[in-house]
Amino acid sequence: MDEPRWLDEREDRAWRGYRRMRRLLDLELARELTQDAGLSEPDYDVLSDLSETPDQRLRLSELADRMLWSRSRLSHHLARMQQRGLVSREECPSDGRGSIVTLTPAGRHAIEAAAPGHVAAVRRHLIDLLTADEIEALGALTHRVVDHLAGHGRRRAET
Amino acid sequence: MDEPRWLDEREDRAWRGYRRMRRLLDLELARELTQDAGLSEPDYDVLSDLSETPDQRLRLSELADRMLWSRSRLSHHLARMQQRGLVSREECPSDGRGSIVTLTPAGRHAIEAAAPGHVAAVRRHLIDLLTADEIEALGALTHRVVDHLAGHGRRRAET
DNA sequence: GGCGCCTTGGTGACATGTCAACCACTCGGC
DNA sequence: GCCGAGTGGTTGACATGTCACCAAGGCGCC
Repeated sequence: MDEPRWLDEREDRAWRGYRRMRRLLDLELARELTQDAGLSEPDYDVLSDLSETPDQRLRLSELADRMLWSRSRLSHHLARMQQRGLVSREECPSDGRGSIVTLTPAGRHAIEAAAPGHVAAVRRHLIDLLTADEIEALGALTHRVVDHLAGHGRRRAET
Repeated sequence: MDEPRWLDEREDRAWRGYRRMRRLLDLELARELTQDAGLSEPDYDVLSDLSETPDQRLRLSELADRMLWSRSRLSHHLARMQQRGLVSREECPSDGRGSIVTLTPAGRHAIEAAAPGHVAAVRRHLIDLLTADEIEALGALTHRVVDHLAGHGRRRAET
């Protein structure tokens, strides 16, 4: 292998900054979320995705794909959330193998109570610190990377 | 509480893009790293931080602070890495409580073998997809957020 | 010197995520 | 109809991370 192209100073600054931000932002958002709403970030994501769908109900595999979670992870996590009364499972009428997650009233209440504070935290610690141009750039760049990786994953799966 | 300021379309796009990129990038980098070098990302980070210090040796608390890890996590993780012969612990001569992690020859070899491929992956899936302006913007924005959060954490710790 | 009090690192119990194996069901070809 | 391949979801064993607590050593003060 040739001498690798190491990151130059600016690239390194961006890469390290990204990783550090990632970690700190995650810690802080998770901390506020559990403190204010008694939810973990994964909990919030599940409830949020569910509450955004027309019927507050989704096939497990559909939800897993949206969240980029393994089916196994989702199954385990839903079991815990079901235990706490946030979601419930139903049989899928059109496919005997499948099941459907739905938001319980308690789950709906939990996400509605948590959302304003969480969005405010996202603003306070990220969005409101950026200029309009930076928000635009961040949107563009992340979507480009996501498309690249999604295509990459698809190609890898096909072989 | 007043009606919260929800994210507008551009902000939402940036926020969702960021989270999706985060997840996909992480999965892909971790996948390649274990496949090519038999290391997890945390392993790589530990080895990388160690190899960057003058003596390849650090106090545990110093390393934990740099990595933004809890001491407990670091302690557990080092136990596993020590098991595999990648690092070793020594007593700290100047402080009887402390201990010092050092890179073993095997650890040094592992990081040197892994680094070129990992950097190449970071380029392929992120850096090389961005324009110079975007790299600059990403560096600026992440560092601003990191400073904000670091200050925030410090203030919270002081009360 | 001796006494609280802080810091350092380690430990065990527990929460969470991953991986591989499994069962129940669907679907397409015959 | 039914057989074999594939899919959806669950499960258990294990890896990893978190949290609360502990033991030992330093540090300042009297």
